[in-house]
Amino acid sequence: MHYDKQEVHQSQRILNAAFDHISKKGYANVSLREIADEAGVVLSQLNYYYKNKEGLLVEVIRMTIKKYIVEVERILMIGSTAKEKMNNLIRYFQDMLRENPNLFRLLFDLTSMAMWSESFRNLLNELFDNVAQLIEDNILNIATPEFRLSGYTSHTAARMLFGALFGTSIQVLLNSDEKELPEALSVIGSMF
Amino acid sequence: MHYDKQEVHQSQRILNAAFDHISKKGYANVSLREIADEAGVVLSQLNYYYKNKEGLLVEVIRMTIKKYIVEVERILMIGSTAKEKMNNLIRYFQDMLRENPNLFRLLFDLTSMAMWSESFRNLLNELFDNVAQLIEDNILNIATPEFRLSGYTSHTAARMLFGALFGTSIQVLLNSDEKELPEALSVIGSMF
DNA sequence: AATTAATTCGGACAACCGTTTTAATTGATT
DNA sequence: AATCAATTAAAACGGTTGTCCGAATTAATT
Repeated sequence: MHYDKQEVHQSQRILNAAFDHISKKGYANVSLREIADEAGVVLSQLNYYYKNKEGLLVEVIRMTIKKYIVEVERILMIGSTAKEKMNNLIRYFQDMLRENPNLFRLLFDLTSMAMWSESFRNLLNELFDNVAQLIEDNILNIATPEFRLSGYTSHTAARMLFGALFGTSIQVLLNSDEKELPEALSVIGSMF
Repeated sequence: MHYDKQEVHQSQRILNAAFDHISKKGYANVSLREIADEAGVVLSQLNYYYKNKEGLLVEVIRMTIKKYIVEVERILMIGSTAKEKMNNLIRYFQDMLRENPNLFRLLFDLTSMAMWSESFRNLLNELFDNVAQLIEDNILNIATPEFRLSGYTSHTAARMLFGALFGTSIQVLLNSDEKELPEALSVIGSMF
């Protein structure tokens, strides 16, 4: 393929525009026409490259999830003790919520769609499984035995820890008035 | 007003039908016509009583939130120690997730809409504030001082505890395969 | 009983949506 | 240079949606 124009390929421009708009306004509130306009592309091209609106969203989500998991993996490589790693993860969440909340918005939006659509549910469960597994392997399995949140498997405990991160982040994202709310995430670290 | 028919008032039938359908299929996936049909009412009546689709949803949510908060209040009156009350709250979440998940679905759906609409955001923040406050007053403020999740205000800690309940519940709701996932909620109790 | 107000009903409208179709253009292959 | 496939473009289609309006019916008030 020649690259006569130094521009990005149309399919990629569409993907980027879709991410921008969806993470800013929500999947249900964005039309394919808006995305096409922002991408500088004719409407029918969206169907040409991604068949469906759902197909487009799936691709956006795949891309986002991949980026997200890689970043979490990178974060969890830093530090040595369980407490250290947990605090790094918490700080990563706090930073993202402040500087790049759109990524979180997209994931939360996906969460609500997963409630009503099985294909989205599978996609999201895969993400949840992965992140929880990362927490289990990199944090809980190196924690001192006397910690281990008494009596529960590290698998189950990891689910709860991720849930705490997730549920607290939602509150931070939705309530921009309470300036000290991001501190609630730090409380998770005091479990260790 | 005479009550010629022993039936419920139309406005109430609409509200009930709206709750049923929205909590089953999601707000964005439900049309006013479906709700009108299930309520046994003509379409235009929805606008007559609730003006907008948004107005109808707001009323459904107000009703739901009220019921929800009253129940949480009732739960937190049982038991004496902080640990006991926390475990009761956890068990309440587990029971609801198993037997009446539609209530949770509606709240999660509202959460995603709150991301993109300010009026919904205010509604939801009010709920979050209330529940977190209940946790703070009824659990954290009677916990032994040496607990208190070192160094943080009970207000902040309550936010995190609610976040843990919320975030873990979402996982339970979305992943019906892992039968032991509801156990992850119990892990929260082991903090006390 | 007559008048007024509140409710119920049926239908229509205008706008928007995702998708499809068909044609024009460009690139690659022989 | 000719042929074929891939891409880009433009327009239209069918369907659904929330909202609105005017008339019919019922209830309340005088």
